[in-house]
Amino acid sequence: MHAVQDKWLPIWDELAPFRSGRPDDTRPTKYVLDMFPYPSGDLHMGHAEAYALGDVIARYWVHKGFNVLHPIGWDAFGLPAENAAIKRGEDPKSWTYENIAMQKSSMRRYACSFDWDRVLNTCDPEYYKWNQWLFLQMYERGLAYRKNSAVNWCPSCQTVLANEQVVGGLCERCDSQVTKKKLNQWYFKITDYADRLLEDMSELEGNWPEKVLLMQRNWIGRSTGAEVSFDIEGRDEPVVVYTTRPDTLYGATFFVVAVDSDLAASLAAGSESEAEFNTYLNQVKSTSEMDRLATDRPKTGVFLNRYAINPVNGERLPIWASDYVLADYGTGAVMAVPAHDQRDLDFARTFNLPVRVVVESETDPAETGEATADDGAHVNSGPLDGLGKAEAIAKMIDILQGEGRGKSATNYRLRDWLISRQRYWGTPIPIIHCPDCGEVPVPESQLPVVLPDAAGLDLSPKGESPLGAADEWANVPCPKCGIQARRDSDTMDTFVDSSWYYLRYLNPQLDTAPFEKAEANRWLPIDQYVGGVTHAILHLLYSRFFTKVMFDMGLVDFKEPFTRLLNQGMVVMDGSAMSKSRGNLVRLSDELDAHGVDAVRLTMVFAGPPEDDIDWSDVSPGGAKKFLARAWRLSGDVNSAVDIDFATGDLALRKVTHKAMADSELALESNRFNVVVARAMELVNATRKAIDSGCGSADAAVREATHTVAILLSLVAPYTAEEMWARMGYEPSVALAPWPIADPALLVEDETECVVQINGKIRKRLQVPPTISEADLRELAMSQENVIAEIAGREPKVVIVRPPKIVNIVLG
RNA sequence: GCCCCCGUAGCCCAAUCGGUUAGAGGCACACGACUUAAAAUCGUGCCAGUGUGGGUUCAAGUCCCACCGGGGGUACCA
Repeated sequence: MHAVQDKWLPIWDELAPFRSGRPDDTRPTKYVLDMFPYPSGDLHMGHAEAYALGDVIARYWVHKGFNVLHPIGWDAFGLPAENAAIKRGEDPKSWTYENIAMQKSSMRRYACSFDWDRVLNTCDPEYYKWNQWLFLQMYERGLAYRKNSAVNWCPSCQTVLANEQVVGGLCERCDSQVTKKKLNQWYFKITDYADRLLEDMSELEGNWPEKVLLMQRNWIGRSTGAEVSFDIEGRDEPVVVYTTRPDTLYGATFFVVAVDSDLAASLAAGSESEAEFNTYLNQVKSTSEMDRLATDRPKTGVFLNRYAINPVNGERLPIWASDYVLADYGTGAVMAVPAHDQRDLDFARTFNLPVRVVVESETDPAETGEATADDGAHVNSGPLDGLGKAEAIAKMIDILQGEGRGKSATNYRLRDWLISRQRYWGTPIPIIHCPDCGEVPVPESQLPVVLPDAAGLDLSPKGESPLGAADEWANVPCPKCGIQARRDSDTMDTFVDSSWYYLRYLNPQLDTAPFEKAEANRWLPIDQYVGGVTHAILHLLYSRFFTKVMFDMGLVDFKEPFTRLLNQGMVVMDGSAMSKSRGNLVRLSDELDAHGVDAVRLTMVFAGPPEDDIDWSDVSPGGAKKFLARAWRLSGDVNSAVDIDFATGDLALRKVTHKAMADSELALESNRFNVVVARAMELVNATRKAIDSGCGSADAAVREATHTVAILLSLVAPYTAEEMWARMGYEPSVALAPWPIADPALLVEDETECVVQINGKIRKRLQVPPTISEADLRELAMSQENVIAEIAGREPKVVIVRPPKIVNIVLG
C-alpha cells in the first residue's frame, strides 16, 4: 500500500486534478465544501467518513466536466489548544500548528481531493485580521454592541461558557454546576435578522435536511401575540406584558414579574415585602442551572404587596415575583391566566390564587389541575363572549389598540449572540477603552490587532482574559485623543471564525479585503456543504446570519451561503459513540494500516445512506478490501487493444455496463452513494462472469465494463482506480477521465415482463415490448386463454392497465 | 412535557409514481471446484412477507389513524 501511495501522490501533485480557478479555465464552476476540522490530534474515524463523502461529490463533478472548488483549512483557535498548552506548559500556537501538519499529512495519505493551494488557518493573523475588520463593520452598523447581562459561568474554570458548553446544567469540561453571573460582554445582534433567517429558509427547502430546518425554526422560535399595558397602583409608568393569548385577558387573576428583573426590584423597593423579596432573590440566584432545569420543580414566588389594573375590566391583580418568568424574554412580566396556562395554574394552586375560566371546555382546570389551552367559545369575557380563539384574539387586539392599551407583537426565542470569551487563544476584539472617549474602534490601518506572545503570560483560568496581563500589549494610546487607554482584553467566540471562512478560500492571501466580490459571485453560493448535524443550529445559523449582514453591506450578492447541505452520520462502535473512556475507540490510522486507504473509504461510503450512523462493528473493511482486489483483477484480464471500439462488444455485458452508468448517475445526484458502490459491485460480478464463462477477456465489452468500473471506483477508491486505469493502458490519471455517458439505445429492453392479474392474483406473465400501448396491452391480456377461462363470460368491473408492467382485471 | 425522525432476512442495507411472487449489493454461515493441505480465488446455496392493529385503494414496505419499540431536538419562551 505504501508503494502505491508513494507512486500516486507525486503524480497527483504534478497533475493537480483538483486545482481550481485558473484564470483561463472555462468549465462551469461547482463549490463543494467540507466543514473544516479542529486540529486537536490526528484525524479520526468521523473525519474519514465526512471527507470520503465530500470526495465522492467533488470527484464526480470533476469527471462531469466542472471546475470544482474543494478547499480545506483549519478551525484553529479554541479552548482545547489552550487547555493542552496549560497542561503541558506549551505554547498553544506550536501545539496547533503541529496538529495541523499531522492532519494535513493524513489527509494527503487519505487521498482527499482538496485544492492544496487555498489552505487557511483561522489562527493566522492574515485570517483573523478580517474577523476584526468584520467586527468593526458590524460595530459601525450597530450590530456589535456591549451589554450587561447574566451569562453562564463556570466557578471552577473561572470563565464564561457559551450555551452550547453547558450540558445538562454542568460545565462540559469539568462537570461543575454552572451558575449565572452578570458581566459586560460583546454581542452580535442576530435577533435583528430573526425574520429573514426564518423567511429565507424557503430557499433551502428540499435541499437541506428537513430536520435541520425544523431545528433552526424552533431555535428562532417566533411567536405572535400582543403587548398589553397594565397600570400599576402607586406607579406612574405602566408595565407592558407580552402574551400569545390576549383573548384570555378577562381570565387574568394575578400578575407575575421575573424575580431577577430590574422591574421586580423597582416594584419591591419600599414595599413591605422588600425584605422577603430580597431573601427570595438571593435564594434564586444561588440555585444552580442544574436545579433550575428540573421541569417538575414546584413553583416558588413572593407577593410584592402591589397591584396591577386589568385594562379591560379594572380589576386589581396582585403582583408576584417568581423565577418561572424569564427576565430576558418578552418584557420580563406576564399576566397570569391560570385556567388556560399550565404554569400559571401550577402557581395559582401553590399559592391559592383564584382560577377563572374564560374559554369553555369540558373539564374544569381548577378541579383537574390541567389548564385548558384549546380553542373554544369565550365566556365571562364581555365583548368576546361566544367568539372562538382566533376571532377573540383579533377582536381583543382591536379593542386594546383603540384604547391605546396594547398592540399586536412578535417575540423570538432567539437571543443575541454573545461573542466575548475570557480566553487567550482567539481573535482579539479590536476595541480600545479610553477613560475619556469610551469605546473606540481600532482604526482599520492598525489591523490586525495581533495576539501577544503566550510566553510569560499565565494562561490558567482566573475569571478574566489572560490578555489583560500583557501590559505592553494592552496599554496603548487612545486612537482618538491620544491619552493612555487599554485594549479590550477579551477574544472572540471561535464561531465567528467559521461564520465566513468559506469566502476566504477564494483568495486566502488577499491583504486588502476579506475576499473579492467578483470571485465570491463566481463561486458562491456553495453547491454542496458536507458536515455533521452537531452544527445544525449554531454554526449554520451564524453563517446564514453573517451572509445576510454581508449582503446588506454589499459584499456579496446572495443571501444564503449553502445551497445544499448533507449531514453525514456518526461513526460509532458497538452502538455508542467512540470514546477513550468507554474503551471502544477505533483509531483511523490502525484501520488504514490494516486494510488500506481505499478499503476504509469504500467501507465508509458503502455502509449505508450517508445520513445514517455507521457502526464500525457492523461493517467489513476486510470485505471491502477483497472487493477492490476483485475489481483490480479485472483490469489485468483485459487484453483488448486500448483503442478498441466499444460498440463492437458483447451486447449483454454492454447493457449491464450502461445500466450501471445510468443508475449510478441517478444515485449520485440524490446522494445515495451506497447504491453507487452496489452498482459497481454488480458490474464487477457481471464482468467476471463474462470473462470466465461468457464473451471472454478480449471482447471490447469487457474493456468498456472495466473502464467504467475504474471511473466509478475513482470516486471512492482512488488508488485502486488509478492502478486499474494504468494497467488497462490508459494515462495519465483516471481522476481526469470524462464521466461515461450511458447510450439510451443500450438502456431499453427489447422485451419486458408484464403480469396479468385477476382480482390482484397473478394469472399470466407476458413478454411485451416496453413501448406497448394501453389499448394493445389490454387486448393482449384479455385474449389470453386462461384469462378468458377465468373471467368465464362475466363483465369485469374494472380493468386497470399500466403499460408495460401490469394489467389487473377486477371482477365483481 | 412539547416537537421531529426511524422500525424490511442472523446483521448492514436495496426497492422512481402506490404496481410482478419484497431483493440490487454486502457481512456472516453452509456446501462445491481448485489444492497433498490450507489460504486466496471461482461457483452454488441459505434466510423475512416489511414492529403491532385498523383504514383508504383494483393494488400498500410506500398513503392515513392508533399503539409498541428505538433515536434526535428543546427545556418554565407566557
